[in-house]
Amino acid sequence: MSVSHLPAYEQVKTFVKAQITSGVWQAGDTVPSESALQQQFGVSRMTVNRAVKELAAEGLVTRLRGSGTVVAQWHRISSMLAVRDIHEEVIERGHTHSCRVLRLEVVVADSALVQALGVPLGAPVFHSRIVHLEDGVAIQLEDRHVNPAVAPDYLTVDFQTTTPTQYLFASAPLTEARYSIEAAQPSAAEAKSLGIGRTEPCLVITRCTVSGAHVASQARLVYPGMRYSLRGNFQL
Amino acid sequence: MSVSHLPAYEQVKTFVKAQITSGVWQAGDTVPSESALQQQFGVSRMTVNRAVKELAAEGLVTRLRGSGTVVAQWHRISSMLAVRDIHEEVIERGHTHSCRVLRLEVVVADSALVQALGVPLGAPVFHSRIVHLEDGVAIQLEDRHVNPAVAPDYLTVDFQTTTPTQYLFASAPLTEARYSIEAAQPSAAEAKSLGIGRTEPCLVITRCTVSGAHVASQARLVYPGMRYSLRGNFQL
DNA sequence: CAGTGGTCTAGACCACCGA
DNA sequence: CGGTGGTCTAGACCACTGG
Repeated sequence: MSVSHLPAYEQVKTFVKAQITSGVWQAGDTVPSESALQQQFGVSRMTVNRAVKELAAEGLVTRLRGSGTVVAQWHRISSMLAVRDIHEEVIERGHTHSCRVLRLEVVVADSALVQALGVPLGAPVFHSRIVHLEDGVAIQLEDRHVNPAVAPDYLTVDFQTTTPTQYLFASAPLTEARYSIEAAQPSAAEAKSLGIGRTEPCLVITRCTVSGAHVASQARLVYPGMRYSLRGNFQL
Repeated sequence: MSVSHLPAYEQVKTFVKAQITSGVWQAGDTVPSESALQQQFGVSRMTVNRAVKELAAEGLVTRLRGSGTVVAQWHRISSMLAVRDIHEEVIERGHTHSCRVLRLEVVVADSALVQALGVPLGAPVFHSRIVHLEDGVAIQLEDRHVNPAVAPDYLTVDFQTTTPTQYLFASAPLTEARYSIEAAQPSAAEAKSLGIGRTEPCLVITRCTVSGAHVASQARLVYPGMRYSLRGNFQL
């Protein structure tokens, strides 16, 4: 009922989104051309063009004139904060990335994890704690709890060569994310892992990623305040 | 030369932006209807529609079907961070806003201000320092330097009834903004003004706003980490 | 009611890419 | 070269708003 009353371009968008979020079309895959979608939906090309153009503006796909449309490698949050790989981020700045895996284990879900991940109390949950280094200097402590339902092989991954973000992207398409940014003091353990003082202020990003019906993981990302800042620029 | 080769919809967008950033059309003013712009530029309505639709997506104007298009009250940065009034923000949460003006004075530009505002060394610059309270609790320390060229009457404003953001919006249309978000310890004076401990981490937003050819002001906004966080949500 | 924006069509020309 | 996306037109119908 209600679906059929949606604008045609919204129906095209919904279809493409569904293919991406369900994993049928993976990052890097090519999206059908405008003329193909036009025939599939029986609408004019302008309508298809609008749909795909808006998806490109939202960052879900990338378009190249003369070449085609492909599923984007990563997805934006509000166009400023990106759920992206710290490895790529560091490489993009022309620096080298390395990491130390501090923990990789199974823990038992306490009430906080029940809330965050939607698993039963006492259920097994994967936990990883990794320090990411940029040119040998610690810039991020990644403390992550992963829902085994979406990434059953999480504990067997070699996180020296693959980051958790990379692995989770590949195993469970991102459909939703919630985040908060705040300033906080690191815990004693966090300060030690990052090699900073206990009172040094840190930028803390807490992020829950959702894949379909499951919460895929909850991450607490701690950045030393002296070594990291979010920057932006805006022009009318 | 190059201007005439721009797409028609870009030319319409540029025209509308210019009217807004130059202050000819103020916040709340109605923008000419699509049919009016269509005749003015000699293009089809779809082209005008695209131009104005994109401006609405960017947050510059607000559209109401059946009513018309009006210039938006405030402008977004990357759709997450908004250059908006803290007064409105607090009111929107259903709380009461008040403030204490700690300083309102003329200072002499040092080298940092020369860099930031683009004024000559030793030139007079307005300076205000205001603590904003939400339900009586300090949530933001606003330390601002203002270019006298864009707001000559800045020192005579009653900041108990008008916030600096409100006044600057009205006197100098925003055309550009640069910002950074980081975690830092407050200075001794900042901690005292906010009524927090010297070692409490704070979220610090530094923002430069540009109006036309001038940098209008530079603001350092300090939020106690325990009382403020930026939150967001993102769905595919 | 007349005017507004929201959507849609069936064409069209162009610049660009890869083979 | 054929296929791609980028842009544009001159109409059209609709839902909504205001007087």
